[in-house]
Amino acid sequence: MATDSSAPAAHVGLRESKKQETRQLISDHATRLFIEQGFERTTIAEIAEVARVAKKTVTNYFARKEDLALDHQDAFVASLAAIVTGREPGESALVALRGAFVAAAAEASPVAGFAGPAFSRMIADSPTLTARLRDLHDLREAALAEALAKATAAGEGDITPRAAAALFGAVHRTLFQRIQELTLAGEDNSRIAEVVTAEAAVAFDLLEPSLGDYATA
Amino acid sequence: MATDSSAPAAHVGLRESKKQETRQLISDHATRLFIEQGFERTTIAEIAEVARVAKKTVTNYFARKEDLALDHQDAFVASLAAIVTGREPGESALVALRGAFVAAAAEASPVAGFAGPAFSRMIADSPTLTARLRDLHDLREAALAEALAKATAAGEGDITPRAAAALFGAVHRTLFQRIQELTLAGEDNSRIAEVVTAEAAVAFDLLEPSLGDYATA
DNA sequence: GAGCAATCTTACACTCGTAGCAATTTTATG
DNA sequence: CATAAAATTGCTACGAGTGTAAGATTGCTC
Repeated sequence: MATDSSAPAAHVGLRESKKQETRQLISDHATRLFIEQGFERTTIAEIAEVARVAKKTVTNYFARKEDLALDHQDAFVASLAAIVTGREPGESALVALRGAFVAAAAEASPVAGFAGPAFSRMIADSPTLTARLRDLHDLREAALAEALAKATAAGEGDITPRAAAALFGAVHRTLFQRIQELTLAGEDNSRIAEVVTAEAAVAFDLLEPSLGDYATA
Repeated sequence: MATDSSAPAAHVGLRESKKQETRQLISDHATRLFIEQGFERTTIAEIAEVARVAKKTVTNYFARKEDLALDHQDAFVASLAAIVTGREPGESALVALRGAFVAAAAEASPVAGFAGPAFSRMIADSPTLTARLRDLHDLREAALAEALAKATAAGEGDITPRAAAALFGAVHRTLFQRIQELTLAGEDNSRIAEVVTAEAAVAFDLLEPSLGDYATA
């Protein structure tokens, strides 16, 4: 999602803009088919057909089939690390992460796990997508560990940042999964936000005595 | 791993024993080839060839290729839950899990992550196996959550057991990965045990103020 | 604006994992 | 020994993913 803002009004280029269009075209058709008939039951050949491009073009743009369904992967992976890096002076990592989650829940952010019933159903029904989501949670945790190591100036051999990242990551992942569950249960977003905000309070309170002061800016 | 003990000294059966042999034969050849040439570069057809069975027989015994490499999956998944379920009266979940990890490290248990350099290299070099290992960590956490829910008689809607399981699971997973890293770095098992025992102390101490009394039997 | 170079798209062929099915062989039992 | 049950096998097929080379499109330069 992070577009290059270093070239303000520069040459967009016909080739480049066509590439974007083609990519979007494929992605749109893919998402539609995935939601209509499920991820596993939709083939890449079928996507290529409705998008009227070669099958190879699809796999050129999207290395893995999962990439056709899951968007904004980079933003998701970087989210927790960014929250810690951008926290207010005097604010601890826990307070920043807690506040960010509550805010994300309030605005039903996809990064927190809000995806709508159809999309959530698609993910839940597909082992492949579920596994990929785990991957992303793991990458997110690794990025957070690095951010915490930098923020606390921890030594190379210190596992504290990794352990802390694992704990924070575990809480965020659990809450993410809860949002998915509640979405599949048919709750609407405001109700979900209400529930998970309360659950977030429980989970973060649990960590408070352990990590309340960790990585205070 | 749980064999049927309802037939004590009964007919082992030629058919049954041959099945075990065939399964072991395939598994042995597979493991050897995986370590020699890597997981991804070894095909199922090749394994079938050296084991002198049909390719279909291999896939009959092992539903996924990963199952040919990763053994004792059930034991791994059940390990943390079993520790909590079998803890001493008066012992908290944290104390039990902490003690079990230290003991596992001392005896270089595969369940904790000790696998030898060649095997660890095989896993690290294969995205497929790494992903599968994540799967198993996740299943293990889910089993632990259930054990904790039962142990604390938590209500259906209470996320505390899940959050706690996520935290304990995060610590065990982090230490597991550390053991893998140290193995790949060429350290011997006693040295690894020394290092991770110290790191376990840090990690579990971190959780102590939060979960020190949680799920005390 | 013509031509050349870079790059995107496409068709084709191929490997590999995985699944279904029917035939054949092997084991168990009456 | 005959018959049922189960394991093994060969065959076929599908889908994801990759390599390659030809064809089409865009960008750039003279």
